[in-house]
Amino acid sequence: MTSVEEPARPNGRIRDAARTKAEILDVATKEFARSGFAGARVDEIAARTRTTKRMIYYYFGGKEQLFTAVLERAYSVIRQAEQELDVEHLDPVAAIRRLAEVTFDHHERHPDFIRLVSIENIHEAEHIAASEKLGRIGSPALDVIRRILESGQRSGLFTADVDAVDLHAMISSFCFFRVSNRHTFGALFGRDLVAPDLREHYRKMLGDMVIAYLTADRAAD
Amino acid sequence: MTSVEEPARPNGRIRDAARTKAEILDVATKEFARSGFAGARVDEIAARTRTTKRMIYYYFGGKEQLFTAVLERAYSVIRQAEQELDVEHLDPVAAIRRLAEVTFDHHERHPDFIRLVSIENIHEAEHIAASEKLGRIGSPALDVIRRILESGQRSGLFTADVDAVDLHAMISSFCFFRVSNRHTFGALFGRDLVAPDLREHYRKMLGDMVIAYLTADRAAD
DNA sequence: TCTCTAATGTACGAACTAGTACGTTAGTGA
DNA sequence: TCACTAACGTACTAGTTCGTACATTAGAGA
Repeated sequence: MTSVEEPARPNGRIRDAARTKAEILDVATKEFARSGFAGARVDEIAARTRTTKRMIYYYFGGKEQLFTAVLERAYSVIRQAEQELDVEHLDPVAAIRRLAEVTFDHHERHPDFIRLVSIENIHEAEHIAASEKLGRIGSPALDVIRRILESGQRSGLFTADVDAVDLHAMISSFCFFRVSNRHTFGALFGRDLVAPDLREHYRKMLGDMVIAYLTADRAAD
Repeated sequence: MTSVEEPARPNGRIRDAARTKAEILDVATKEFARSGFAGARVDEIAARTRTTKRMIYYYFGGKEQLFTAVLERAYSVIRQAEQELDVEHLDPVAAIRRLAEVTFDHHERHPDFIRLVSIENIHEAEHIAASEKLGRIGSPALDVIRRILESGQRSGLFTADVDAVDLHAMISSFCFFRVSNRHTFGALFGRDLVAPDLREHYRKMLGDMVIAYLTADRAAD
């Protein structure tokens, strides 16, 4: 998330459209993630900014479009991370494990993103649906998974009946749930899924699970 | 969810505290699930009821407590279902698979519950924390898992290093994500995880995954 | 140096929203 | 049948909250 932190010139206002816009997005991201769409207050977002509410409407048009812009930027970050994925030189098993770890790490490092996605799901993805940008950008991770999967299946290492989207769902669900449901799970079962000393445990567990699934002999059950 | 649907006596108001309360809870469940906590409108809830807003405050005290009551009832439903779980006569592999299926089915049948839990997580489980009822009722499912796991590990069928809470998290994460993130996942990857014709596929996939994980030879990777 | 516009600030309003003061009545128990 | 209370309805308010009309200015280009 491109943060904004230039020391403003001593006094008198400075004009910098890009900075103002980015600062609004930064603050809005935190506010929406904290309070949900309806719970977030436009006035509050403005107050935490060096500019005024007027600018939110000037640049984004309204609360709804602001949220869409926040989502767009949040998704662009994860796509960037996926694009930097470099696992194709590894053997299939190591590659999948690495991919799972990178996904795991990204979810852990971006709890605000998780919350935004949860919120967007409450709203049935209407902002994604309305967004030009978000509509037409398939996940780079998916292509990577597809290639690893093919390679693993060709060599007979992986069972044949697995599809890239499904595997992505499997990996994401664990990573996502661990962060998104941390609070209710913790309150009900007394275990903090995001506790630092359990991090390695769950990271390994995810990898073990995915590899076990991919290499299992389905006849065995 | 105990629905209310008695044909009101022709005209003249009827007094029935239990019915009124239950009706408010029914409507509030839908409203909160649809719009989130902040997005839900007390007036709207009242309007969809045969009674008035006054009664919401009379019986529940306020919006916050109403949401807590909604959550309490929603959780009681899943606990009931878990209590009816009868798998201990099966062998460990079949028992775990059955447990996974029951969890899968319950999530699918109660999307409103999933949404409420998502919403409660946005609010960092503050209502659960504040609730007497919800605090002290460990999941019956957890005990069942514990017993199956022990049995499976004793017989050498399952790998030893698995814990009941972790397994519950693994199963829940897949079931939960499939419903909770249905919309964003569908919008971004073009696959409806809850499409009826994929139901059996994902139900089997979950079972395969869990069993593969439990029976895998960890040295293999 | 002058002009013109993108960028910015202030002040306000209309609509909404949680919550309540006050009054009414059904129906139960004496 | 009478009194009393739990259950209910109406009308209102105080405070928010999104959005905008109007005024101003920094600074790029002529």
